Amino acid sequence: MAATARTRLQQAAVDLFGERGFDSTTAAEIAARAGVTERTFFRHFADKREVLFDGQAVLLEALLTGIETGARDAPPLDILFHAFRSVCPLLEANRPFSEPRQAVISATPSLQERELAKMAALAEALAQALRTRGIPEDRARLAARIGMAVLADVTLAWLSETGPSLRDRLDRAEQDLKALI
Amino acid sequence: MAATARTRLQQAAVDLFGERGFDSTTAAEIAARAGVTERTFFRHFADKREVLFDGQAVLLEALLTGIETGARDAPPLDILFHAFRSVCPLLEANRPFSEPRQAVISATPSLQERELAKMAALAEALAQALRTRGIPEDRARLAARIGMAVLADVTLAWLSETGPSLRDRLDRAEQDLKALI
DNA sequence: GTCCCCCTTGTCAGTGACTGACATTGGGAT
DNA sequence: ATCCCAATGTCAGTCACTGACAAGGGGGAC
Repeated sequence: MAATARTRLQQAAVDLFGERGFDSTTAAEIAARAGVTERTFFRHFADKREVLFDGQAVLLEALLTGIETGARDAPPLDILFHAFRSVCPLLEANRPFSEPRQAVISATPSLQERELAKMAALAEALAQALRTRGIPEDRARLAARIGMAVLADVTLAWLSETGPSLRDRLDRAEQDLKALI
Repeated sequence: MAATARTRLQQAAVDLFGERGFDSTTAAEIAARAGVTERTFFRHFADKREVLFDGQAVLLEALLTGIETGARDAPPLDILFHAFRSVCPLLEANRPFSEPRQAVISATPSLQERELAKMAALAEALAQALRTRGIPEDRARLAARIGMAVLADVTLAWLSETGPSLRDRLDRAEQDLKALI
């Protein structure tokens, strides 16, 4: 075993936030439960919120390869939806971790702020990937933002209600999107 | 004269943030320049960032009436773009204040986070307004998020570059959006 | 005019997030 | 055995933010 300090800190944080709430949990308490010092906590995570946002990198990588494997000259939104579908298994696998995490975030305004920021960064990376596939700058950014909005909407609904699978929800959202225009 | 303490605080904050940057300016310094106490600062604004986000209410009101005066059974995005166009004069009038404010925000990650949160709230309010006009829930939320993404994109470009008017940029964005699908 | 009331501000003490500087330690490479 | 470096501990300090209580001052009731 001997989980790394970083991992123990993440686990301790999720547990404590779930028990007492984010605001009523101090960084020192998290560190104590993980068996380290408060100072060590802040060496691993830039701030108290960041301890909950560490999976983004993996998701980003998966999305980028999903974009690369899309049809060569499809419209940008089709490329994005193809990428989204390609990461469904990853997201489904992470659900046991994502669900409690999302519960804490949904209950804490300052964490929602951070999540929005992370998604904006993700959208920016997606736009960059679209650009390298020949989509003009403005259109790439617009498509990326729309795509992220849809993905966020869909995954939030998927995590908070029981019902259709992530993939089915994505298909339906794509229909809705096309009907919008 | 005798501007209210709240107003003096806002002015002092914009000035100091512009001079030294957001992070190198303490709440106490802002209060001092405004001739009040740090405690008074935090009675007027929930936190240090909030002092820069006080115009949202006005914009929201304008957008809501813009939505109400739209064509009765137009598609949701058309309703939104009509509302966006209706607030162009307001935004153009506020430009002298918005421009330095936006410069500070663009230079400060934590302020960008707050701005994203404000926009998300605005999008939620827009979605609600669309719902009361008979648009089904899912579609209303999706349209509102897309609309806000476009509005944000357009106003940011308009504030940071010289070039087309806000209204012209909106028209062009609407074209791009329709071309996307 | 006087009294009363409420709204705004000041004062003070305290908590907790976060940082910089410096000391310690415990393997891993040589 | 020695050197080294990476992670951690220790300590002191700054600053955002809060609760409790006191003080002032203008406006209405009488």
